[in-house]
Amino acid sequence: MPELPEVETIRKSLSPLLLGLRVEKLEVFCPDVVIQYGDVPIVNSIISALRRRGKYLMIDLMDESRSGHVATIMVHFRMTGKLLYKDHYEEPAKHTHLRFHLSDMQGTVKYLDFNDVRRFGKLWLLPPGGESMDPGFSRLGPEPLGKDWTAEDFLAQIKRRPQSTVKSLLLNQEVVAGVGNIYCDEALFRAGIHPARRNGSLSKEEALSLQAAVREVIAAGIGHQGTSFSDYVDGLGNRGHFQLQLKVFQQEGKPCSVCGSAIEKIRVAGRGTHYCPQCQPVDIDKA
DNA sequence: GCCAGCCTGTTG
DNA sequence: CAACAGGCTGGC
Repeated sequence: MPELPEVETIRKSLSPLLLGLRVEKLEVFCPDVVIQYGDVPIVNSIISALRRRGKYLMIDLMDESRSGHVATIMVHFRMTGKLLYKDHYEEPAKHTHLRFHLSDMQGTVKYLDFNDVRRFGKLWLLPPGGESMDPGFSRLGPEPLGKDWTAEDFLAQIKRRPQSTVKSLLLNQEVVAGVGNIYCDEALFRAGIHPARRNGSLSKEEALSLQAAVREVIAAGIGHQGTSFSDYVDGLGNRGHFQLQLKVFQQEGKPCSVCGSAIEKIRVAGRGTHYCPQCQPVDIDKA
């Protein structure tokens, strides 16, 4: 489920609650969602930072003297993963695969549950710097809102894949990290580019407009605390609001906000793809 | 490159 | 009942 804006919202929602808490115990109900490299000191460590990279969330742990980084808990939510914070005891909900028992300075116990209906999500227990042990992480491209996602870089990535579609370009985490199906369709609409266009058919102006559109929709998604059209919630169970701003995603049959044409849904790169046939025409000469 | 497969739940 | 779902991997 969560794309970059949703993971960033989860990070922001959990940070103030988790920082400084000590890990007392780790309860694993479903071992196959956990990947551990070596003997990682999770228990008795203190949460020191929450970071995000692409669609991955990292929880850093320091030792009890609070002097050094000793481990990282890394999470990928895939389609239906959730991290949920509880400030009092509750029976683990259905599909809770793992629970961290945490405590504050007063010794009050808190819980952090990893829940995932479809069990596509993963949680790693890593030594410091161990994120790149996951091949998906190690291949991540630039952050869409970072300064190293330059025009030159994006144009070069486009040039490398002239025959592939722009839909698969934006969904490729090696090209730019964190874009998923929602923000991909929304960015293509904003740039006025048909999702099935070949990368090689894009003019330089179209490519730069698409890059700007990706930055816009990702920033807007973060600004609205993510998109909850079905079951996405942040670390406290709060829904996002960007579903109210969607122009094409999940809008099949509804009138385009720009031209009034009915939004269409097709399949591109194996994914449900929403677009406006008027605002995002197929370029017959170049497609 | 593509797309089946991984899972369970929901929807038409 | 079949089709589909916000993601990614691995096998052609």
